[in-house]
Amino acid sequence: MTTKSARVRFAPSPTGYLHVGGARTALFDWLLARKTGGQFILRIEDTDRKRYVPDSLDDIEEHLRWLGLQWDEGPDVGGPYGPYFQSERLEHYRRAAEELIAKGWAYRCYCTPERLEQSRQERQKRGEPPGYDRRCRFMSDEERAELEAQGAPYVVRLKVPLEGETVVHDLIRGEIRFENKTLEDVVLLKSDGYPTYHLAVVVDDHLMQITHVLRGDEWIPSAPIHVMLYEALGWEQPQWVHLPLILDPSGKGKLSKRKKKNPDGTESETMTLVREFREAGYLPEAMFNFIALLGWAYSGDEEIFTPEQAIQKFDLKDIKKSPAVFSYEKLEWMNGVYIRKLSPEDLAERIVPFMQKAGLNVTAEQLVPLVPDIQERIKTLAEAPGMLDFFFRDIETPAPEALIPKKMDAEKTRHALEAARATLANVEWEHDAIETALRQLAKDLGLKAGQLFQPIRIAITGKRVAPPLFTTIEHLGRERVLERLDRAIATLANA
RNA sequence: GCCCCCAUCGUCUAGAGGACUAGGACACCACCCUUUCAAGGUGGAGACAGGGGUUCGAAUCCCCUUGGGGGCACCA
Repeated sequence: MTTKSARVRFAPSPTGYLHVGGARTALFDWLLARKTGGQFILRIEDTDRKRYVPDSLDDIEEHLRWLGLQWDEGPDVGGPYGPYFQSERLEHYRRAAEELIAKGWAYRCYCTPERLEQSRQERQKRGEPPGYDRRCRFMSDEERAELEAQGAPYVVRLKVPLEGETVVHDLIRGEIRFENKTLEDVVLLKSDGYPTYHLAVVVDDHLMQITHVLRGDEWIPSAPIHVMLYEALGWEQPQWVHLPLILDPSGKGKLSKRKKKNPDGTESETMTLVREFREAGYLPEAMFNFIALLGWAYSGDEEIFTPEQAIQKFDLKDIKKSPAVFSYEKLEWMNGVYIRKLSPEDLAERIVPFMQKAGLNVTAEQLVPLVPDIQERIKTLAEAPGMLDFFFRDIETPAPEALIPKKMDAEKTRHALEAARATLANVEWEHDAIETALRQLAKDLGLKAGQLFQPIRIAITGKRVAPPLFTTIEHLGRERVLERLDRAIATLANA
């Protein structure tokens, strides 16, 4: 199914930051190109001057690269089919529009936005479909000549046949049929001379020799328009591949930025931008793996894979038809899997920025010995500072209640900590020696391990939940351990 | 309203007419391990939306119903 080399493009518009839906499309494009030895092209669809967001292009490029999706042609890298910004290709669209008019496949429409809006409302009131009423399509020659002579502003609209049907051959859905009478005379060229998506995408995909158009399912309704344009212009169609939608975790509706109610009644925003996942401490390799599984699977039981393995296995026929719910829980699990795979050095380096953001000025070298203890405890990099902060800044002396374990009182706890302090003051400062000494101490005191260890843990880390005790003691160093124990003992004495 | 798409555990999926007592993963529950929390191990609960066909035989093919979703801009 995917043997010949494919030329595919990811064509975002610079109106917002890269979101997971776009990333998924780009990822599939990239996989197909790599799989077939073809090209992955980045094309910027900047034809809406009103919605332009200046730094969105940087964000899109940065995060495509973050995911490892380098393009072969496009901004920065150039290529033989440029320019890759649609705003620099207006001449192509204008020419295509002229050709369509000449062939009787399009016409100039002089209707003002106001009239369109008014007509829309009237039709709605009458219970008719809300589309354009085709006034200018059936305008008299005299009227048309007059408006033309006046130099009235116009748009170019497609002259959709009033009868018959148009068939879209979708690679994963088969034939999709549309009755032409249900289709609209869409705008092809806006009055400012810029093309709409419909015209631009067809012209550029043809000129850039795109072989496969991968895009979201939400484009299916306009696919017949594009098919018509290919036919009208006498061009060969690309393969149409409409990807299943990505649904919100609720399963209702497209994944999009919106407020979500938490079980506890608070509201939080759904994460949808790739940059947000990055900032939340997700690894690019985990994101790649997870996003690849959004609407694609090659096997029922292999779901952790490298980009190379994905390329090897990728086949358009394995793309699902049904929409996929975005599961944050599964992503989190998968991120944990990838975190556990990292070497301590690698993990340490990736954690550094998160430590700094938390106000902890540390180096990767300092982190390396500490990282193995939290590696299987964190699911995102952003959780690291909360587990390691006590190594790098002083802690508040815990409250007495926090220090006292179940079935013990302040007095007993204090005695235990004093004994521990005495033991730790003299023990050889090495993990196994510390463990042996403290275990023996618990036995001597007639305490269960937890009854001794938990107060020590809280005294030296300030946390109820912390990394394993003996390595923590070792890495914290004798001086700080004794000092923190002293403070805890003092607090208990005053309780 | 009109057009279009989709339908296996809560979620992602395996399944391409007989190998299905419907397999795996996340999440969930229990137990084990254990200094907390994790990680890991073992086990458990949990699905073919409904109805008609086709066929010796249907989760798999066809039709209808239902349900869910998407689209109807001088936005992409």
